Amino acid sequence: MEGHEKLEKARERIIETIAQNIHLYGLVPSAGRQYGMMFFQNEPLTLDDMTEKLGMSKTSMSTSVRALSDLKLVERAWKKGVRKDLYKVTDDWYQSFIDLFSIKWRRSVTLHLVAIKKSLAELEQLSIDPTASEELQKEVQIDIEKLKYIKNYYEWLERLVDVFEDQKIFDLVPIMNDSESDS
Amino acid sequence: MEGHEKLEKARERIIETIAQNIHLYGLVPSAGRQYGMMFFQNEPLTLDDMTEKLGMSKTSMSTSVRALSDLKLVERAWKKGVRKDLYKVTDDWYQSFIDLFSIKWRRSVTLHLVAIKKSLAELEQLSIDPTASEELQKEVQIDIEKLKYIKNYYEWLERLVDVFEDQKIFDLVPIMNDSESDS
DNA sequence: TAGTTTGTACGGTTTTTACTGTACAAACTA
DNA sequence: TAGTTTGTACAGTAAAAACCGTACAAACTA
Repeated sequence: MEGHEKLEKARERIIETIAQNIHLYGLVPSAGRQYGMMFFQNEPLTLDDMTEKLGMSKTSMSTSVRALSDLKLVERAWKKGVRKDLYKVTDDWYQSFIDLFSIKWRRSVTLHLVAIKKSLAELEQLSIDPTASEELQKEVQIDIEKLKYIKNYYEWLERLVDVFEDQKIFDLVPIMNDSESDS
Repeated sequence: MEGHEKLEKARERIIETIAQNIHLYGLVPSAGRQYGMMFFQNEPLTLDDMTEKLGMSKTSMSTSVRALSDLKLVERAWKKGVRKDLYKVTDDWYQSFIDLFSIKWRRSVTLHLVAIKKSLAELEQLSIDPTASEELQKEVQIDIEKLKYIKNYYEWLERLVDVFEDQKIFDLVPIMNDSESDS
């Protein structure tokens, strides 16, 4: 096998692995392939570049690069003399992981807490309603306890997201670089 | 509005929120609805119970309850005299979150590390190949650096998963229960 | 043993999602 | 200003996933 082929194969393996795991970011394999391809390019790419490299329509490139941008996996880049939009992969992968939490999980936490507080208020109202039957009262009380539990849980999750966002997670799990024993 | 209706509505809100956010677990809304419904049941349920409550086929219940089980969001339960399989939601939500990492993210980390090590070995081989052109050598060297970087990243992620799995995360982000000022 | 009950594999259908091509608005160029 | 270029909205199509009903194997019952 020729040298360039070997290089290509080594890259392909990584790209395909990314494609098969990108669902953890809520993205589809083709977006992962796009990301992986960009990762190995040393220059920012235009939508037309991507179309050419991946053999997909420009429209698709546009929508998926937007999805990648929303998760801050790729970002806009500039190069003098180029009028087209340029994109490159965000080079801090630790930050990308954190951004996933900041964006997707915090949103989820917020939605849940809103719903829980609303339902909790309604049930607490109901629990002091004298027209409610004894049996209903009991059910309501059980649900209130359940909602209190998951409220605590989501507040914990919120604090967890905070810990990622303000980088405190690196105190507990520090970044360690290989001791590069280069000659 | 009648009491039972109010209770139902308060539950419905929570269930729907879960359904809309369960994609973070790689599951579809209907599985989330199933989970949410089970959450408010105080008894374990059979597949037939679920079919009735959700108006979906037993086959669907079977497959989605398996998906929920795989993520340890629900677990088997036993009740004397009941021959059918019984399921209930895992009541430790913190543990469920941790299990998500243990199962989905660790798997992803492992797959990535395998691929990276393989490609890295190939590229290192290639980098000492005397038949390779100067230009290729340079490209290979760049890729090696990139792979080393993401190798470090996935090793960090692996340690992060460890920290969740062995509960050390609770040192950094402790569980706090509301001071329950019950009379 | 024969007769039930229960869960799931499998094939087919419906629904959803990914992707494409066209058409156009906005931003550049001359 | 008119003429390009570039990104994306939108509608239609292709592909994938969710869901259902049937059929059957495994486990239980009598």
